[in-house]
Amino acid sequence: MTGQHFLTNIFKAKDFSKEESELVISKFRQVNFSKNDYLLKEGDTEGHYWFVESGFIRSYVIDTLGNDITTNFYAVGDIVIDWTSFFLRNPTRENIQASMDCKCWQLDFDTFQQLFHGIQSFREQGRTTLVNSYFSLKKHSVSMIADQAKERYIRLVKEKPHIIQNISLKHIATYLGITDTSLSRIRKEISDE
Amino acid sequence: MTGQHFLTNIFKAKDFSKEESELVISKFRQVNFSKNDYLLKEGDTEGHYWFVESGFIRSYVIDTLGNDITTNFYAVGDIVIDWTSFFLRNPTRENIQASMDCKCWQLDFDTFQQLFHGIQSFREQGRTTLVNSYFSLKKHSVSMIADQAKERYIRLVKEKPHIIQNISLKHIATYLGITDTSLSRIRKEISDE
DNA sequence: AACAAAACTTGTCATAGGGCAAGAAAAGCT
DNA sequence: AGCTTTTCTTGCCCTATGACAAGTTTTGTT
Repeated sequence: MTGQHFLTNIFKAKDFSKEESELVISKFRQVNFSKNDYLLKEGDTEGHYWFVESGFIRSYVIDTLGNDITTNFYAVGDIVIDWTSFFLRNPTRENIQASMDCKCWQLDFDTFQQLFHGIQSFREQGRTTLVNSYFSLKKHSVSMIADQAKERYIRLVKEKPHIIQNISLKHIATYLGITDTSLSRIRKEISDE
Repeated sequence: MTGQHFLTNIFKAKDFSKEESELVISKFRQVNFSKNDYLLKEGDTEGHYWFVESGFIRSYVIDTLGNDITTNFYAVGDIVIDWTSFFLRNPTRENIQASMDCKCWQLDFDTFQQLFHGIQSFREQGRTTLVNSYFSLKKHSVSMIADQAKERYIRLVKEKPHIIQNISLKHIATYLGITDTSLSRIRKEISDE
């Protein structure tokens, strides 16, 4: 199984002709990251994005008090991108870091632009992917207001169990908007039930 | 000053040729909403979006406990759109309601698609607009975790003072992730300072 | 194995914000 | 103007979560 095979799962025959799919895939370059490597650091302007073939990745921001707040997790098949920095050509506020060794497929901005303007199915998919990210973020954001921390944790465990395996309690906690101490107590409560 | 003049502020000479701009603008239809009219209701699939020429609009979702939670505000010059419902052709969870009488310019999905695939500057702008929405949402979401309610309120007042004029305390409170009672107390604290 | 470092748990106490209810003030209606 | 409804404020008490610190367990390193 070559790397090319992996990307055919992303640019599927359902949406892309064989020629389109091959053209798109030929533009990607394989990049490997070791545990704790940064794909992107605060202050950089993002010039690439990646699809994750294997591994696990976390993004975070540093808030005004210097706290590390997890903003997202990326697993196999996910696109890893700072939408804002990539498209607006801005320095980012995010840090994106490999939580374990990762194999990724990288595309740069200029090539993205060519494909985006040249291939209708590519831009339809790009738009859909962005809208899906928007949707996840909104769900998370509303959940932050509407739900108790315990519910948020239970849902996370149910919906993304691989996170619990790969990420430290502290980083999961900030994603849920609570401290590691509270999350530890929530876990205990659940196991006591 | 005709309505067309308003949209020339959106599709500017900077990014659009005269022909492109005129073509795009010609596809919009003026629609007026009265106070409390719904532009979109939970369960609908969004077939349009709008630009606000005058008025003020609020969007909200109903959470699992039946609480109304404000998700966004839209003012003059803003685009009013449920990105997810519009692009994924899904029934929405959002309600979008005029907070006062509004004059808007409407574009439907099929026309949008034609322009998006036909005009490069239109799709660049569309993408940028979506990315900007994503950025705002992310900022709001991180602020929810990192900042105290009082700070969030103070920043809202500073950055979007027109909201305070147009929206009831209760609806501002849910946007900030607190109850109307708490917001009332925060206001008092601030005025006591 | 032995040590160091990181991750996690637990205790004590503090606090931001919630729930509920009663008034006060403002806005809408006839 | 007078009445009704909605919005906003305030009081009382409560709960979820935070802050800090001391342990404990796990993981990583030599």
